[in-house]
Amino acid sequence: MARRAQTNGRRAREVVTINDVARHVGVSPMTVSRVVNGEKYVREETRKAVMAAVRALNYAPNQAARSLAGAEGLRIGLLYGNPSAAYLGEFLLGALDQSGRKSAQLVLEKCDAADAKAERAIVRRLLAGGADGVILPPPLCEHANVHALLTEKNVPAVAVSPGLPLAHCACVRINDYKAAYELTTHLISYGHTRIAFIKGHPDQTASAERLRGFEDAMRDANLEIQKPLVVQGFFTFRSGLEGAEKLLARPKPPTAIFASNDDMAAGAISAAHRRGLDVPRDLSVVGFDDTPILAAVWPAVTTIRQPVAQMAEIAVDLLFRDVQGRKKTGHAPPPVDRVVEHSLVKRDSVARPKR
Amino acid sequence: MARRAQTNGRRAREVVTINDVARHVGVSPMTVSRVVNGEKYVREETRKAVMAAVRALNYAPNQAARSLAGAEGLRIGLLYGNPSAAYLGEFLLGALDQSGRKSAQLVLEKCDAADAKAERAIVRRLLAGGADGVILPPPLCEHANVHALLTEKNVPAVAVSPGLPLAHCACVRINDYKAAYELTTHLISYGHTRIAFIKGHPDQTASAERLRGFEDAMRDANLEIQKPLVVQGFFTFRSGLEGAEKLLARPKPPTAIFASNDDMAAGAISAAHRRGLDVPRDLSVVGFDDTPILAAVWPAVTTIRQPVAQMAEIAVDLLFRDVQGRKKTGHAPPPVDRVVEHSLVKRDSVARPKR
DNA sequence: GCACCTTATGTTAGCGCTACCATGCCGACA
DNA sequence: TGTCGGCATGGTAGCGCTAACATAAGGTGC
Repeated sequence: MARRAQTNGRRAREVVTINDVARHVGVSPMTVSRVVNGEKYVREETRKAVMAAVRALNYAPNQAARSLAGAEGLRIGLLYGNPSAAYLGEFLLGALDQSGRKSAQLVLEKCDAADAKAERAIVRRLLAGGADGVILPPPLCEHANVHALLTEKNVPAVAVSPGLPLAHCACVRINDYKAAYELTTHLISYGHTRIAFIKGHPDQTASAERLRGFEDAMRDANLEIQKPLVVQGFFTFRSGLEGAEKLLARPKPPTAIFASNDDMAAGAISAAHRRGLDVPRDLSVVGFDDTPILAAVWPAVTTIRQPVAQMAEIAVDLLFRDVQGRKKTGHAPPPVDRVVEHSLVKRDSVARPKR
Repeated sequence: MARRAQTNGRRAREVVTINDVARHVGVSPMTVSRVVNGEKYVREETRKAVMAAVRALNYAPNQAARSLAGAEGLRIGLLYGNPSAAYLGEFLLGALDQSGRKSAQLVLEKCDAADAKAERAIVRRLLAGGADGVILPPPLCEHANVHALLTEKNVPAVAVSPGLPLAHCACVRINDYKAAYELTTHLISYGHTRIAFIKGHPDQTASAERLRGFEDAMRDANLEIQKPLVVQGFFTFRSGLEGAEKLLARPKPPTAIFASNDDMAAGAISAAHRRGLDVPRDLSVVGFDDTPILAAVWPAVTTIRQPVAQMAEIAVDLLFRDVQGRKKTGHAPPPVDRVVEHSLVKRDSVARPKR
């Protein structure tokens, strides 16, 4: 941001301002502003002249001044709970990048409050901090408390990665159902018929969607889902490990395990190894999300990739649109449901069952 | 930022400004500004009163106004290579937080270029983007290329987590030597005598420091280091796995493995499990860094914790100081070497050797 | 011709903050 | 007693930009 003058005055005459351009063309700064911002009511001729000057002088609008003067310049609150640090890292990267481009400010706030009261206090603090909108990565994206307070305060929000679209709030997500369906089909195509499923955290709708995708894929392949082969998990390594242990201790253990996220897949593999089973020879395992946690697992795990960074960028965009919409129309625009493409990442944790 | 008024005027009186605080305390805005910016020439009493009001009103300085007015408003470049996403996540959190407090802008740039030329191009791009200083987390913190270009362009930089202080560049780090020494001593205190060591990436000085700490601790305990029990690794899961396999295949395998980072520790545990060994009953394993990757490993791994977020905050601070120093004195201040405290995190991967 | 739009531009007044200078106070030193 | 230098504070101006309100020049309709 503009190097300081070393002699006197406030700033070195180093940065071209809107006034320089105006003088150069012989119009008022206001006209230049209008041209730069693509407003109407400017003669084509004038527009061209200004544009030319802009290029000639290499003028670039000062973002700080712009946002101070009341345009643009959102302050975006990012309320994060305790997703894996890995997820958060990728998410932040995307969000930060896009905020930079849109010259928005990112304000972080951690929210791992247990009770509703503390949760509301944190949200309030974020808003007091001047956030114009809030982005909610999982698992906060579905906390009713948070949403209620946000709606009450009339603050736009974007939920990231809920299992299903929300009625009152924009969201970016992948199609968890479809992804789970594809992943299951992938297992089936390898000849697996006795496939177990470790469910995700019951509070997140994504869990249910993934289960639904699994069930439908099994049904469509005319495979029976054995009740005891569907166990509860909580998206943690430990719950995956315990769930898999339960599954593998059965008289007729599954030949493949579908874990609802990568952490649990890692747990399942660990459980298999503890029983002396080889993955994928004796047991196939798939995960979900493609988090970097998989770097600590051998063999490399087949999973569903969520484009987290891209989703963060989209979240920022959606928030922008929402805020601008409100500014123009005076009321909240209808919630957008943006579904992005996932992809199936085939790695080494799936093989044909031994029979 | 700042909600727009729906009635008239430019802006709603909704965001607390420096004037609100001033009025609340009964001083001039100037005094508030001084307090907020930690300048001198403010009575302690006044300072406290202002601080209290700031907290009470939940005042946060408007970054745009600040940088417009010509103050501060650094643009900090964060050049990241490919550390683990988990590390980056924690790091970003700290850096972002502190940048917010100091109202600096964080500009990210990825740099995983293989060759020197591409690397230089990326650095150049970052500088063209207007970065006033650069933060270099590992592994870039020690890339000679990057440093050379930065020095040449006279851009201040802060290296994070190099093994040793750099002659020409400020840095934040832990004492890798001491930490490794302590960790080794910890293993020895459990009765281990045949301890193996998996080295880190040869390009990073931290690797050598950790090895040195290990060696000295062994020597001070009058334990012999067997040459074949020290193997090369590259800070990756796979290299840890392969290294451990080599170690465990020996006629007289070690009772404990010191892996130079967590990824390799995870690999070592995986290798042990594949051989049917129980950790920690048959083999103790320790890691280094306390990255979230350990969440995907069972049992919980004893390791050295680096306060990554805190180190990021310090890095931002150091960069500030450097830039301000240059502004005042006109030349670069002597490089600071800031060593922060690590801690030994005892978990479940260490036990007494079976004998 | 006069009201009345539409288009194209200029003027004014800040946004919130801080650099810079001015002020008044104190004690110290001659 | 006067004056000087350090302290603690206030006043003023202005960073670069853009809402909001003028203003002015050309239509159009009756």
